[in-house]
Amino acid sequence: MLAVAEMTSHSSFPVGRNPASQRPQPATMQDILSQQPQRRLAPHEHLFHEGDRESNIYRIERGLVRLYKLLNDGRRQIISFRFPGDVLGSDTLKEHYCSAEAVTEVTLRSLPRETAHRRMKEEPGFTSEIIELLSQELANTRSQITVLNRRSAIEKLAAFILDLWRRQPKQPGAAKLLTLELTRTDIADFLGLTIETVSRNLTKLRQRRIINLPQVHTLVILDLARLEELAAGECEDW
Amino acid sequence: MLAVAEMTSHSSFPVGRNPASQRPQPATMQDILSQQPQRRLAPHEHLFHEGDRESNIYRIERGLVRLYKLLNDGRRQIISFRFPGDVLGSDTLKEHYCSAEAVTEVTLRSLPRETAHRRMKEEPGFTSEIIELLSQELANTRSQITVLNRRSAIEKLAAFILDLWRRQPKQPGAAKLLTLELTRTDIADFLGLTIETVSRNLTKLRQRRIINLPQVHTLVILDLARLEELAAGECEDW
DNA sequence: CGAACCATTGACCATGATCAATGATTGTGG
DNA sequence: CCACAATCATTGATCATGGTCAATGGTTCG
Repeated sequence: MLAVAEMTSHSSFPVGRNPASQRPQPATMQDILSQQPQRRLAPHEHLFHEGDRESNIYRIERGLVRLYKLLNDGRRQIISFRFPGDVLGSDTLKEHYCSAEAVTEVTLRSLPRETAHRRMKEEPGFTSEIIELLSQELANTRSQITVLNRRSAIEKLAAFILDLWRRQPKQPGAAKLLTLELTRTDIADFLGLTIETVSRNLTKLRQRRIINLPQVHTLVILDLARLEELAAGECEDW
Repeated sequence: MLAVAEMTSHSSFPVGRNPASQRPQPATMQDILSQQPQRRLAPHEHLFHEGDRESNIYRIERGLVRLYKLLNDGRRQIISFRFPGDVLGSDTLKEHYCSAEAVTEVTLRSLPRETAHRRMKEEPGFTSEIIELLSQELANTRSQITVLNRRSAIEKLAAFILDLWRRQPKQPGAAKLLTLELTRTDIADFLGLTIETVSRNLTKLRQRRIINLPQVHTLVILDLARLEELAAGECEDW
């Protein structure tokens, strides 16, 4: 529900080599990305900063990236978290609207926008991939407005946890286990809350047996149905 | 600042006929839209509903349109208001993400998406127009998150008034006069406030001589500088 | 091991929601 | 055209949610 290019799920693009021999012409953007060399970023390294003009299209292979914007008053609004498979930088504004920073160690591939533009003129399919990405991202961002603007702190948190869980690369065994690579500050800056409120409401969710927090950065979903109710704003009381 | 395709200002597209004799090939989307017949909508008529699959690209010629989404609890989140010159429906999702409804009497031109798709294959310029629109809209929507998520009611209102004023078709004489075609409920549903809070904070702005409200739907900006400070969140006190 | 950072919890306060009453504006039928 | 109804807007009183300030406890890393 929260902003991300969901359509770029693992299954929707070939991670391996492009089978160029079979159909050499219609290479997709995902194909081309897969041919690019990998690059590594340490935690806190930036892919780009707000206002930068140089730009690439990136696809995250491993790790976690946050997109954020610094406000006048010094606070930070995190726009979205990006997971493996997610593409970023597909918009064509003159300058980057926000900054992108590695949260964990990150592996990614990138494609200079110039190259992308050249390919767009040759391959219409390439173009529609970008339009799809942008459309999806727009819908996700609008949806985020609804959550952030209308829901209580505990509902925001419920929605956030659900979203993380759905997007997280699943460990097959531990079905409802979630490894939070994020700090409470990250969560707060995304949801527009303070760390105290995040902490208090995590405690509430724990007291109500909806989640458990065996360690600070490990979260277990105990009652998925109730979490979904909360996230959808369908809980009248408490 | 609040979400709209600003780039589609009046000056950026030819309202008259396309000068086809001079350059018959590279017709822009705006050119093609200008060749479409006009259609009229009465207040409260819908362009489309959330979930609709049929879709066109619309350009508003006159009047005001609101994009909104109904929430589970019956409340309404207005995603954005669209003014003359604004284009909507340029995304390519299977279904409409939200509903579009005429607020005032509206005149618009539309282009079936099928036609648009055909043209996109012939004209790369057409495509980049759409990508530009989407990119801009995405940036605006993200910016909206920041305002809605982090600002006090009075700051939200200040930002909203400024945005309306900047986008409104200017009446040359009355420089700082603003005709609110909207109800307080519209404003509240956009900013994520109640109508009472909107009303109270309009009164505050009036008491501080920042605006005046000679009639309920007429607003005059008295102190633009202070309004901008408020909107930017640069006012420490009050 | 200690320092820096992160997280939790508590007490208090401010902002905005809710409930309620009154005024203003708009629209409709006599 | 007026009267009445319906809708919309303003204002007040009260309350709840979440922010701020502060203290304590846990983690992590050099």
